Amino acid sequence: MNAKKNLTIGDIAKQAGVSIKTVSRVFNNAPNVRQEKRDLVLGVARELGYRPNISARQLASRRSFVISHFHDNPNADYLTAIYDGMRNACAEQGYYAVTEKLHLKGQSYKKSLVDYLSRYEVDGVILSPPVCDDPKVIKEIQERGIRYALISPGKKSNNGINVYIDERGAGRSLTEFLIQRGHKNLAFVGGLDSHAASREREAGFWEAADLHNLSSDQVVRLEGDFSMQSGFKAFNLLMEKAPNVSAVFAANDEMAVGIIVAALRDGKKVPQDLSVVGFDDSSFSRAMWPTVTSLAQPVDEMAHYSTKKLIEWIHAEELVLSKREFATQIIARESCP
Amino acid sequence: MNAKKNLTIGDIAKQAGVSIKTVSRVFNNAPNVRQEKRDLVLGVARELGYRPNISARQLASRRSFVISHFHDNPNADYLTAIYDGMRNACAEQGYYAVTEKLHLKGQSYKKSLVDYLSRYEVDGVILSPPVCDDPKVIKEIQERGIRYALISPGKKSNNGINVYIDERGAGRSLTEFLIQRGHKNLAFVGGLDSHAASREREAGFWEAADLHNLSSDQVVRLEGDFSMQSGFKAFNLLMEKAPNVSAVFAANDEMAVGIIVAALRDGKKVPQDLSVVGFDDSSFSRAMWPTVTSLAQPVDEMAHYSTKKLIEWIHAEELVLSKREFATQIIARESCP
DNA sequence: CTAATGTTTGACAACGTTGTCATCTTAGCG
DNA sequence: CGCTAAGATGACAACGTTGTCAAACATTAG
Repeated sequence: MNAKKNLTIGDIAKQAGVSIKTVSRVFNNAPNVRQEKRDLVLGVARELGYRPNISARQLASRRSFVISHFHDNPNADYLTAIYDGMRNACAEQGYYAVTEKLHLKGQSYKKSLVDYLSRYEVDGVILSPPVCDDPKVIKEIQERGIRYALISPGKKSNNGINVYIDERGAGRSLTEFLIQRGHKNLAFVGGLDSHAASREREAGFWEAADLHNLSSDQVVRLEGDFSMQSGFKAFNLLMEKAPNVSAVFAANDEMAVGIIVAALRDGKKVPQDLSVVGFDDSSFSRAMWPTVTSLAQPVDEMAHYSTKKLIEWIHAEELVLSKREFATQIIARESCP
Repeated sequence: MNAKKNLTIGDIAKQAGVSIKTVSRVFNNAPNVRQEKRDLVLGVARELGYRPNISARQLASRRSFVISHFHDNPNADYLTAIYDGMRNACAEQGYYAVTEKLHLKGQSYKKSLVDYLSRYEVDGVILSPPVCDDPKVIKEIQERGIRYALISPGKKSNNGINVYIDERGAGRSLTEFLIQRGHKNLAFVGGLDSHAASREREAGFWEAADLHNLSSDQVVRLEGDFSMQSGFKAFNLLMEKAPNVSAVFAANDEMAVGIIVAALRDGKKVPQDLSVVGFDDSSFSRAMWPTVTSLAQPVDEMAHYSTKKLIEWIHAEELVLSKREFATQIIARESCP
């Protein structure tokens, strides 16, 4: 079907007048190759448009060069950001990034995980919330001796690679952002309790309330599940229970949007009558009208860093311990300028 | 790192008392293997937990077993549905599904496409809107002799595999859905003109208007770009230009949601004061309050079918011509019950 | 019963890399 | 200047499949 002859490492070797092993070394950034030969090989390869054959490389080295991201998160923005970061880090090292949804709720998740791991023989795994919060998943991966990195607010993992933001601190500072703008009656709308992040964000909220001496009748907590619809419901409940609240902190942007829509429907002006802030800086927060003030995490960067460290770990035969906290940023938009 | 010995085709062959080639045949569903041997081999393989090594298979057969979906569509629901359909079809045949975003707008799309194609050496490609509308992309793929399938409203492609819905007919019937409910003053909010689908949907709208003798002052067209925000704007313009309109047809769900939010803000009740219908049955339409009536396409099924046909084509050495239209369905929800 | 024609099976050489280990250079040191 | 150790290079055998082609075995027609 495709008549084009495949270029092999042998063609490059012949053309450059070196052995195939040297070419191999160059393409693997292996040590012990004189710089001048390295340049020569690279030059010839570029000229001829050579690309190493992935399958042969995998077969011979018994590695897959695949880093897989497991998640169970419906937020497409979040996933895309992680994927982008991973992919860039992978591309730099000749690895491949793959992303796979795990359905934690179903009982079949274990089967699909095991199936996946034995099928693709991944070299490394990136875990993000809420998958990283599930000890069963981690155990399964550890048992296979597969190296992994956590993008996780937990920071409790005692070894390995872990990147995170200070969820609690972020919750605190977003709450203080509201307080500084003169709001004295606040509401927090929580997400799913299975997300450690949501719990931490809430803890930060209460810390800020304490710190600024808000009394218990000035702050109210409402249930949510990260969905837009739960935002609607939370708003309705809010009007019933605490109509004097002037600012709401939603644990994610989708709920923030739900709250705003419900508020608009009731004739309230946002932000004049009610200020709303969200979390994650998702496309929702930018698409909505009014646009939504939100706390942004550098997801892309976190994914890039953790992937890079993970690849380092794969190459180094001993454990690379690496933790790093990333800074967050409040993006002030119309819903709470 | 991982001490577990790898099972090979040879182990199975020895255990079953046949040659490795026979085992290979069994795992490739190749003809000319006696049923009893087939069962025997399969039994032994299952017992030992054997899985063919992907890399070796790829290397030896010079195929990648990868089907790649190229898109440039921000709609995560749509992408997920396509991916699910693809993956199922692929899994049935031992193929791998991969999805890759192409940034059509940037000038670098060609580089990334070429890069991707030469890197992964995909066996087949699935193209969906708007990528399938771009002749340059198709040309690039054709030139490499890579087989592809279009999920495209175009139906103009004269050869190869093409699945689609009757976008125009769908636009017509969704419009008639409104007319049947007594609406006499209608608005259509268009999406990006670069999407052939949007143009077709609109054509259907006008056909229905004609068919039911709506005069030109009873129907109005507004610009949009598929974003929620453009829905807001369209609503504002609508109130200015044609406040008597009682039903709006938005070319996608996101704009429909935008319109509804704007309507709620202005104190209008949906659907009492204004009915709204969208297109695509995305998660937006279900998450919104009120929930949004929308036209659903069987995206999952279309992806499954086209992938299946594509794999058939890859195996058959001659051209498999396959076109198929899929039925759509109007999902009546609260915004126009 | 024989020849002719499938159908089933297997031996063995690819496929394009990397791992291992031996050999050849080079640099450093007394 | 000779010796040693470290660095650079290459030859060749894996890696686990599939492709090719020939051999063995069935089946059918005459």
